Amino acid sequence: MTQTPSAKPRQTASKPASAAAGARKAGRGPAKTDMAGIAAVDGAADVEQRIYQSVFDGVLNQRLPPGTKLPEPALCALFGVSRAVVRKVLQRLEHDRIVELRPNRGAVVAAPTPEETRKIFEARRALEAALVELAVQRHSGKDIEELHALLHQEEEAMANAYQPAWAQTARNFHLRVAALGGNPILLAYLTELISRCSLIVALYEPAGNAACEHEEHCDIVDAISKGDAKRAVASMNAHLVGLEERICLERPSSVKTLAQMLNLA
Amino acid sequence: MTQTPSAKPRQTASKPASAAAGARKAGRGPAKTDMAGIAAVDGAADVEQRIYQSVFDGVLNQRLPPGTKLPEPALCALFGVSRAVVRKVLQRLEHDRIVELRPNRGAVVAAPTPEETRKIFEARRALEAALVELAVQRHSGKDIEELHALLHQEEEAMANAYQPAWAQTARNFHLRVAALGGNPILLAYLTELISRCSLIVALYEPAGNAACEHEEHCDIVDAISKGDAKRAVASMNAHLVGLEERICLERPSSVKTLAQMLNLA
DNA sequence: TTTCTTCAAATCGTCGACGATTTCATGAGC
DNA sequence: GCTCATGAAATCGTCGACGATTTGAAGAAA
Repeated sequence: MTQTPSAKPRQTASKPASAAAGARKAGRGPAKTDMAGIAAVDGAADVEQRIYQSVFDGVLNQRLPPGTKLPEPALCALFGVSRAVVRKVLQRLEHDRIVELRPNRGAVVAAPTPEETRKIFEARRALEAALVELAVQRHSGKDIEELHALLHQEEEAMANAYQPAWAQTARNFHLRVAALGGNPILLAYLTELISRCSLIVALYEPAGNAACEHEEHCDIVDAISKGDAKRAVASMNAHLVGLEERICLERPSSVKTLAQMLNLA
Repeated sequence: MTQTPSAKPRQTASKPASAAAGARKAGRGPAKTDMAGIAAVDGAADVEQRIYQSVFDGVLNQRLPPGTKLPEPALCALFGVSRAVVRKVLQRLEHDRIVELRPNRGAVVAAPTPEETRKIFEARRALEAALVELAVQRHSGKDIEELHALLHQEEEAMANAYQPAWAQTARNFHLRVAALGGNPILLAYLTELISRCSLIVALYEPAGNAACEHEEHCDIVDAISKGDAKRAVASMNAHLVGLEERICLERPSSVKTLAQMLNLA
């Protein structure tokens, strides 16, 4: 459903391991942790990636609000693997700041503070500015065509008005622009930050005023295609500042925060 | 000896686990992997951190050239822990790009290619430029004093002419400047990149013309203290470009590369 | 009723072991 | 002499189990 934040070439062979894979019993027992709807797909693909993606998507889609506990035994049962595998995935999720690993107390879905949110956006602006500047230098004509195709895709997603799908295309756009910069390291860092931003945006559900975001995207592409580095950077910056402001305004109230408080012990 | 690249609060209690800690027998057996001198210190501190630091220092000090195999059983024996612990540390080292983890084929010390090296420096320039700009905005008088203290420390290290110590102070300087930017996320990314740069610099042993580096550091501090963002960024950029050029020039020959080729199968 | 103590259930950290894959040396064949 | 098949040793991936810590609730005392 969503792209892979930190893909890794694994080939974990041996063992059938497809025993209690698609478990997910409807009436969950005495366990307090509400993790319904995690094990969505059960293809024959890589198990680790499937666990990672399931948690990631769960957080993104609000099924796993911040503070939700992710006990190792429960994940083991859901995916039919041993704790060693689950533990590895949790460590990866922790590194990407999607869950928090408290020693001897288990893993919970991360809950970014307002202060953290501000720093994340500040870092993202710095990285995207640097990458856009590189993109202006290095882009080719074919790249611009591909960006236009993406913008067209955005328009279609906008018409459908299904928020998650739109958010996905927007994320794609930013990543594609960043890729033009031609620096895999900066791109990896930005991928991480965009994931965290998506998580935050999902939390504060911005009710999607996608129209103006789309126009800003168009403006950025225009500046890049004309080789105007200064305008491209300024446009990107304004775009990101706007995104952050829209979130911060929605922050104080919102029923979601209450929902989390009911959810965490 | 060196600072901690990615510190984590762990408290791994239980079990004495201080059995064969300070092993390191002199005459190494039939094993081909040369890992002499890894387990340097054996304090009662955190075991994971000790393993991480030992490998890190070993790579930095050329005792572990790129391509050196790091078999899990060997590390287990050296530090007196089980493979679960070693495996966790290796995963962390892989994420920080210090070792490469090939599935079913073990871990080896990472060998950055020239292309990677270029990208690392490019990313570092971007991050340090952004952070210096923030530092100019946010620094206080006390910060400048501390930087001056660091510069004085550099002069002393320069007099002693012991390369590793000097490199350590230089790394400290960059990190302190970056810390003034007040963004923990960008700081963490930069810390990672500076570690990787240090590894590369160690490989190509730049014979330390520390004098001019020191003067460039002074110039950067001067620009920051005067609130001149443009000059601070330009100075930092020039400094980093100089550092990279000095390395690239030394790259082609150097006896070290031959040594690695003998080491790897 | 409230608060503190005590205890059992849940969960985590670490360990040793088994099967699978890779690697390396030995020896046959050309 | 060189190349390729064969087998054993080394190493990795995964699993289940044990002890330690935390958690949450039941019960006693104020």
